[in-house]
Amino acid sequence: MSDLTKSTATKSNLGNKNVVELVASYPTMPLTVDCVIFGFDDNSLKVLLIKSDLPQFYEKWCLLGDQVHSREDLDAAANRVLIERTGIKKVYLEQVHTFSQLDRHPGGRVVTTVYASLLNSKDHSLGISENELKWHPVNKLVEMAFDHKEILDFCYGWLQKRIQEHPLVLNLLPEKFSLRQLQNVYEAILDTKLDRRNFRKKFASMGFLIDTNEMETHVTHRPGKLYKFDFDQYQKRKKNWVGIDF
Amino acid sequence: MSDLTKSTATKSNLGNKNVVELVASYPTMPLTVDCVIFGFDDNSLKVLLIKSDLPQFYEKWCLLGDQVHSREDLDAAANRVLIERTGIKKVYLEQVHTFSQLDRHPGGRVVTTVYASLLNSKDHSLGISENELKWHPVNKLVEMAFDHKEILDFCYGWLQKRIQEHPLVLNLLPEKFSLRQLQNVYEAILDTKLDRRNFRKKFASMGFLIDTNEMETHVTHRPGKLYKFDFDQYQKRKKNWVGIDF
DNA sequence: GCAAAAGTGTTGTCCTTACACCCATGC
DNA sequence: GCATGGGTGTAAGGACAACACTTTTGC
Repeated sequence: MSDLTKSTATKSNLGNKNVVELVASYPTMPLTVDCVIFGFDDNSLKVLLIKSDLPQFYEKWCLLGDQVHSREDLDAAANRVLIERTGIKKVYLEQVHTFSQLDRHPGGRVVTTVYASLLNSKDHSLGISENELKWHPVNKLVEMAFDHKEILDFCYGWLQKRIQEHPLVLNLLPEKFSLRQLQNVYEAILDTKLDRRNFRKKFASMGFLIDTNEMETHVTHRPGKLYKFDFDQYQKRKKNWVGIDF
Repeated sequence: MSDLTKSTATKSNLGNKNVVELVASYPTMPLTVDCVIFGFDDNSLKVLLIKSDLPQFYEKWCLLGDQVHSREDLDAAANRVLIERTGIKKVYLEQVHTFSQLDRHPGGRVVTTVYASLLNSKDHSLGISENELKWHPVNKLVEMAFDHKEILDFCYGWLQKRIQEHPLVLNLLPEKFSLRQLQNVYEAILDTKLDRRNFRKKFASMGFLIDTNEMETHVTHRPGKLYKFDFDQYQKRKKNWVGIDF
């Protein structure tokens, strides 16, 4: 109860203090962002990593991250990291979670906010190749620097759920894509097989696919039709989700 | 491109520096947690707020929040806030999002991580009543201190989605509850009417309701059966969500 | 006996699943 | 011509939506 009393007293007396002083009295700590960049290539889900700078994590891989500057919000920091580290601009980034365990960084307390993104690894050649920036198969990583394995697992779970309610996956594909490609992405991310006919029916019935009247070329089998995704229609008609189900 | 070069240089030369120095070189900033405590009373959804301390927000309501201490992770901070401000212990708290706009606090830059919780307002009498701690109808708030209205709206959206895939709602009810109470909660949160027979069928078929063989008492109509929720069964059988739908 | 909510079942529609054959291309 | 994946339809089962009457209690 003494804690409570103390806290109450502190709070009540602050009313007249300058609000800048109040904020200045708060403890501060370093904040970073980490980006979990998912890509798709060779029919499997990849994640973009670099080798850690730190001797503590020699030869270990880690996420793309950096400090958050003092006049920069988290979204801006995440975008900056992506540009600085990969040369990739203007991709969809989504905040996933903030990790704050006290001992997660060997250099002291660092809180990190994690963003995830999906992008077509073929569209974006990696402009910058410091620290061996590389795509890694998501399922084969066993150890990483910091708590980045835990973060990656968290984001992978997030991604599996997210792609089922949002057409995120289209960021992994070129503008024009075949239904086979689309299905491959879902199968890779969800780590499951889907029935081809039902998958096609599902997407056809959603009405978000625009037939480009073009076909695949140079494939060693019957070429498939190429489609575009109708983002405008999607924006207009996206689902109002009501359905209790757990 | 000069930015990139600079950044690359900075990074590369840090390999041998002490990692503690590295972290010490990061800019630091104050971090807070804010708790969006949802409650249910009088058949409507409430949120727990206090009057702001700050003259800038005189007579405005705000969320329960506090600084994050330097040796405390975010979950601990959120729980502490709840105990200090309300006396309520050991409730389910879930991290929702981190807000970081530069100008969200008039006293300077403050980043805040927001947690949400649901609890039965009748179970927890508010032990501490500083700053007019009060339950407010969620839908009637127009203005709040800081960016707290925006945060509340975000959390309300989060909640509407979350209760459809997770039996969170049971935190709002006493251990034994009637199906009418359960339905009222869903209707209040989703802001919609549900068919009574279908609702009951749905829950009956999920198999998570335990009939207590008790009935409501002192009601002015035919008394309903009281049920408990079978959390063990739920843990064992909860859904592996696969179903693309957007 | 009246008000208020509990309790209960059926039908039609839609969505999901499972499943097999012919077709177009590269080699 | 053969290997590879493209393209297609149907039937059965399950989930969901719509809908009305009788029952039990307090007053």
